[in-house]
Amino acid sequence: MVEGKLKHIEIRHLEALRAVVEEGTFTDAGIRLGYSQAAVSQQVAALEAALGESVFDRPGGPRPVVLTPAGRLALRHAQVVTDRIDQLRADIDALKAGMGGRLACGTFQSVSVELLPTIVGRILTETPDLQVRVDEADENEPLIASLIAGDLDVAFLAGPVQEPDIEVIPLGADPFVAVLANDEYSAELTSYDPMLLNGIGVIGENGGGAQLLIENGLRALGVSVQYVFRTNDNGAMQAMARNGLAPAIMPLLAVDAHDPNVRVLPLNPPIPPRQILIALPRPALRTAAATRFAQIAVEVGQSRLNAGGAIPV
Amino acid sequence: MVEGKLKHIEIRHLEALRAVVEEGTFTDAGIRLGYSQAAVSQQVAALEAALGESVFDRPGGPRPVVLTPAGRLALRHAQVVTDRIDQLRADIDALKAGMGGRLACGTFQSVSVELLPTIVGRILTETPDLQVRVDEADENEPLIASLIAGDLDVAFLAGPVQEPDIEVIPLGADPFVAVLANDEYSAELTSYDPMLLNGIGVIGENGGGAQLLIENGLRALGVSVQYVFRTNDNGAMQAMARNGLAPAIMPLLAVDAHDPNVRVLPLNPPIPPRQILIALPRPALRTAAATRFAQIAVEVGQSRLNAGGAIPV
DNA sequence: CCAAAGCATAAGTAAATATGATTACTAATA
DNA sequence: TATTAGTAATCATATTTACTTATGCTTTGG
Repeated sequence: MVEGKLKHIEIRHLEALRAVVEEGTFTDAGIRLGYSQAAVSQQVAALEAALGESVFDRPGGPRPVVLTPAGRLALRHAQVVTDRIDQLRADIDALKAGMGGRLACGTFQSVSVELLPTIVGRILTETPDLQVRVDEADENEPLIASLIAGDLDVAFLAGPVQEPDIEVIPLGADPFVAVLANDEYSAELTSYDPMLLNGIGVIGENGGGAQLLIENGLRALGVSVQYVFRTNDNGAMQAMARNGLAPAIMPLLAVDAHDPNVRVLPLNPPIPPRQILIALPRPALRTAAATRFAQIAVEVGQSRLNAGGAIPV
Repeated sequence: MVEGKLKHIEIRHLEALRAVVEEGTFTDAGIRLGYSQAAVSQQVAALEAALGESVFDRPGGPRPVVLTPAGRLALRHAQVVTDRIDQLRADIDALKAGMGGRLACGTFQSVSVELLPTIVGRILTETPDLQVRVDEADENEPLIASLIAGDLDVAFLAGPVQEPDIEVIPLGADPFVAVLANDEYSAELTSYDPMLLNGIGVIGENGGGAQLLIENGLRALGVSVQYVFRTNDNGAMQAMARNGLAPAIMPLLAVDAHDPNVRVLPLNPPIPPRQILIALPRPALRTAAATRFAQIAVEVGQSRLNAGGAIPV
């Protein structure tokens, strides 16, 4: 910690030092800074008191003041400090204008596959200087905590969420679908009855955020859930289904739709879908970029998600 | 120039920012800094007013305060600035202790050959961290001006010098000698009578600092000075003498005594020698290293120069 | 020896600051 | 629901700080 009188140094004092050096006299420095000569004299005296050393030798009379060795040291640091303060203001101005800066985004895997690249691509087109960082998590809780702590600027959540310290905006519903190997059997189907899972088992998540929703939804339909394989890696789940081990019940957004070897079927009767939310921190913590990100997310969500199934929070 | 309210930012304000971030609450930050909670609150408020942006989100109640985006920016710069101030104090302390730092030394050529390496070697042994810089000049005036302006910390001068704004210490006399080719003729001599120069001419300086002293000294003895060759390069003068072009009249310190092909002879009768001086700037501008340099210079001068001829200034 | 240039200092006033007490707000708890 | 504890903001006041003007001191140059 900076100690003693050094704490009372102000940017003005360092600027006075610079001004006197550059102008050559206290009087001219005062004119440049908008102070009286006496004020500059007192400011430099305050700086000297803080440092415990004179920064100028004042030969007296019309002879010019000269930096002491200590003054040369102080000048070097003063230039760095005043430059930093200038840069700080420039950064703040850029922040106010909404340009550049950081955007730390929290997600979970099924969002990362489909929605996120679209949204990030659009916001980077609008604001190329933005530094986008994406953090992935399996659960809502760490994302919410990071939003509150200011470590994230925006986050996707799986609803419903009840948390007063953040603002939560529903994007729409992400329905659960059945993923089957693309064979003669599945080719006949246009939807999948979850009751068929009884006896053959299912591929599912292992404690991930959607697991409970799926299990509860299936049980409500009378399905006795028997896991044949469990993983939290969406790619692995899909690979297992592709090889005919068993159907996988997954959120639609988590499915790689470009895989020709699987057949993706809606559930009929359906189970309650997962709600996709976008969350922002308290207004004071919001960046312009994060707000814009949320706007874009809502737009993209309306075109890609079943907004009809949204549950207001 | 830093403008507006930013000028009124103090180191304390930036430290308050850091302390609140690190301690988590205004109250604890106040305890750490030795202020009341209210003081920290006002200091942070002052910083926010200067920046025009809040740096903390205060959710209210027992919930922790959180840095805003603007606060994160400010924190980054605040760390740099407070670190710089710490470093400044460390530099000032080192200066007070006399360690390290800069030593800018002004010289002229004949000193550089012999005296300077000895002195620099000794002071670097004592203070290895010292950054020694040597500036050479032909005349006293620019050296004196640089001392007054603080551009030099110490300088050799050729006396006498009358200048109230610097302190001048005599080191001793540097006698003028005759440099002849080492041949059968010169081998017979143990001294050189300047009258012998009449008719054969002389090798001398071309407007250098010693030229006038030599000319006046020779003329006072009744020698009519006829230059055969003139240069300000001591090596070139000695080379010409070595080849027998004519004798060179040089300051003893400027002669390379290791040259076996020349013979260096005292003048008899002698001419008034040049006084070697060491000069320091006004006390406020003096570094510990410069003062020590002058001490060493006096010691070395006593062993290498004819101190008896010194003229007090 | 006087005028000019330059910085320091003193006095007065205005502004900023610290403190302690109080208020307001929130979360947790009874 | 009321209470308690923890937190920051606010208020009033005394103190400190900072700026301005005026004055004095020192040195240079005519």
